[in-house]
Amino acid sequence: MTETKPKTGGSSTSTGSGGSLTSLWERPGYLVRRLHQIHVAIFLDECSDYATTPVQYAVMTALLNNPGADQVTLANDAGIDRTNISDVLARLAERGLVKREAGKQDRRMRVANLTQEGDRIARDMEHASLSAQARLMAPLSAEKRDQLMSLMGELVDANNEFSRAPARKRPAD
Amino acid sequence: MTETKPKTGGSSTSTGSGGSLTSLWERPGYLVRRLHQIHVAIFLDECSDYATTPVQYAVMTALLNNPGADQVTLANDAGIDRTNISDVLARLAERGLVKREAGKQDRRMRVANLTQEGDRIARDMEHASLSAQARLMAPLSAEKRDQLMSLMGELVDANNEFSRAPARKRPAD
DNA sequence: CAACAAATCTCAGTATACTGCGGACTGCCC
DNA sequence: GGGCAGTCCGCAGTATACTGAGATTTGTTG
Repeated sequence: MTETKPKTGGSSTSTGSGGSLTSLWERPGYLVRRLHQIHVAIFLDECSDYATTPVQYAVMTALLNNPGADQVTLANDAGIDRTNISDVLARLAERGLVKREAGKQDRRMRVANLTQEGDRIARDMEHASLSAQARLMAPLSAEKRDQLMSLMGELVDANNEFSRAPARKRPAD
Repeated sequence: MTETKPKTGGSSTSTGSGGSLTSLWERPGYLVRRLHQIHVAIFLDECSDYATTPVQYAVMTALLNNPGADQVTLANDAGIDRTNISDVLARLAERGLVKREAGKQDRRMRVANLTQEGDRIARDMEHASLSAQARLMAPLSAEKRDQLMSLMGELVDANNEFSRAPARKRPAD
């Protein structure tokens, strides 16, 4: 089992001038995509009691830290697209975890707040979220975990503006 | 500009026992999600001439290395969900980059091949793909890039089975 | 041959993520 | 006070990613 399938055994020379190009495992984008898939899978598993996705949890914790925020602010805080935040909040509202109302000063805005249940669930989920993090990083030593977090943080920080959801910059601590 | 918004300034104490929990920037899952967003944005930008997504490109290179593969094999090679590979191939086929036909021995299968144009585009895209990789990793020194690739590879390898698309293991070389 | 299990693929439904467009509202300038 | 640019939000459409159910084909077994 797990036999590593010798794909470069004899079938490779394929179509044209040597089929291979770079292996997927040497492409950062591939590793990032796979890591994201794995993270989501582990998170959903650990948080299955709450039927809540990583993005929904991110929005709920953003609301814990910034209640009554409008959607643009929430999108920046959580690193989520401006259109998508609207969908996410709608789903959370449908489940009774979030309340949305028109802004009092500026009626273009719709400000959001956690309901009592949303607040409770957001706090309850913390340990499940920590378990998911621990499971994701478990294969690495403590030292390597720190290295990885630092490298990813550096990269996200520096490339922030390339995505449509440029997330508020890392707090300066 | 980019004023780092002191969100923990005075508005925090929010609802219950201190609003903050862990900062998003300390959560590996958040960084992985953001890194994925950024990677996709950069890739789409660099490859805008080809109107081709990272996943579509991954499938095309998998087909370069393994022409005539069935969908399960392709899904494993490219680390893509079994349902999703079907959609991706359909879109590629619609654009005339891929041909699908029923398997000759086993008619449950649908084997895929790049068309001549698909082959050409897949090869043409290599340098754009390399530019995207370079841009994504540019903020890091060469040494840090190697570290990051190694750490991500280790993590994906070890956690492979947690996602629904467990990707063929890293080739042993 | 008929029944059954397994493999491959498809379809319906949901969630994230983005583009592009338009509507509603605000604040500013003339 | 009337336009006008800019902001906030929503809708339509597309792509990835997954769950769960079902259809088709294959191979095995009674």
